[in-house]
Amino acid sequence: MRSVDPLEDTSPAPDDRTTRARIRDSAISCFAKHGVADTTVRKVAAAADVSPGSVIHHFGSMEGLRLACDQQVAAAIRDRKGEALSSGPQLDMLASLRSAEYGSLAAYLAQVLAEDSPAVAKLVDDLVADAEVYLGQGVDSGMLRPTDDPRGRAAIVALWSLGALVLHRHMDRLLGVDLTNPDVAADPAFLNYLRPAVEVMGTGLFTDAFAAQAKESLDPPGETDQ
Amino acid sequence: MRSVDPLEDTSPAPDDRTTRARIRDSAISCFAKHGVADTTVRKVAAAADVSPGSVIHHFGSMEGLRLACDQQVAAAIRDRKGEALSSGPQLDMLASLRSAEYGSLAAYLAQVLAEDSPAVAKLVDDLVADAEVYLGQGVDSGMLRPTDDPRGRAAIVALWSLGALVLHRHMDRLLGVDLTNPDVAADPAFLNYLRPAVEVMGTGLFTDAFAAQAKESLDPPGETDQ
DNA sequence: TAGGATATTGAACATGCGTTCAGTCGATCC
DNA sequence: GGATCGACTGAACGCATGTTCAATATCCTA
Repeated sequence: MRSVDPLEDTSPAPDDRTTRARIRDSAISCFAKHGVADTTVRKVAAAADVSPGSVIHHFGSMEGLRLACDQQVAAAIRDRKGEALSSGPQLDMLASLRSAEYGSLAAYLAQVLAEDSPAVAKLVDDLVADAEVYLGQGVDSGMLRPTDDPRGRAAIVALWSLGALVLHRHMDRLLGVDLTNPDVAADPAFLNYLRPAVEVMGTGLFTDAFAAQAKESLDPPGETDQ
Repeated sequence: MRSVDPLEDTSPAPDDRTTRARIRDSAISCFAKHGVADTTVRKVAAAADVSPGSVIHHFGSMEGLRLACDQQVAAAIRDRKGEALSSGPQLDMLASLRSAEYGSLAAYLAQVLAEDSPAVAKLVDDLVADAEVYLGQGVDSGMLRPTDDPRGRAAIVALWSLGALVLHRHMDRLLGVDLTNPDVAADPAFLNYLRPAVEVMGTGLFTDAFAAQAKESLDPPGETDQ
């Protein structure tokens, strides 16, 4: 496995990837940097040092290239799934997406998560399913509170975190935290995000009285056996 | 004020908006429906029943049109600010964005919130500032817990909610809740979102012991006067 | 080594985009 | 009535896009 973003690799080691892999990895970086709409076949070709025709030859179309990138990113995340599951709940819920293999992984996700794409939909579904498992492990180990709705909770927590990633520009501007930066965990400013997030995750936002009132308004007594 | 989305207005009442306003409102609906990249001047012109040249005549460029739409949406939200501030904290944090004026408002935001646009940045900054105020009111009224970092908390809560809106497709697929639907509050499935959200906001996710441990790992004793 | 298969190229194509522009029309003013 | 202005049109323009394609290069196998 390469330890830096392929596009930023300046080492003299020969590139042992196939042209196809090189193109695909360059495309991931381009999509991450320019966004989906502004990434053209010519930009990808230039980044991979091939011709536009070669890009189309390998992937059939830009659409095919996008699909291949989605699938590659999903595979990279899947490869780290065991690691996430074995490390249990973390304060930084996006940690497992800061892959050492693709420095652009988080930035790529930030660009594609809101796209209407079956591959991305599957990726998110898998991430939520994984979250449900490791949140369950957290309950078993006494770190997390039990819930009547493990799946709903996992979906909410995962989509909040992923949504924050998609809105990384605003997070950066407001709290000085760049969630697409693979090394954000080493940035002291990261605490600006972690502290309030952990506060909400730790004690909630509502007072006990208001929380009880809110819960009752959603599930009035006598209707608890739905 | 019109009470339905302009594009969906089938009443025979004469349209008293200027052509400029009609075009702008049609554009908001187009951006909401097709996204920013796939909304062309010809689509907007067709929706507004004018020529493409007329669109450009009024707004100078597609970029000018986008800016006008951002500003109009921001104004519509600003108009509802007093209402949000006077109603205090709500279980549904996106309620103030379900404008009766624009059925497409939430869907428009879902499309543009991740765009790199100064107008959108300002809009989000304003929303966070508003959130800080009404969360503060919630603390004063005893509904919400006090915090050492009102601004950080407001940013997190707002960006989580807005992020969930941006990822509305996944939310819909996973929990059957369409957050861009202006009438989602009347949909029984909305509880699928509210229950886990209120649970996390109510009691948090972490157990008391883990929350204390987590807080201490972020702010070790002896370093509390930062 | 020859031949077939595959990879790659750079030019060209077809299409659609945002924008420009000359002309028309209606309203207003002198 | 004529001049001016603003609104609007539809055709055309200049440009960029994704894709196609014929020619060439490279690789692999018998």
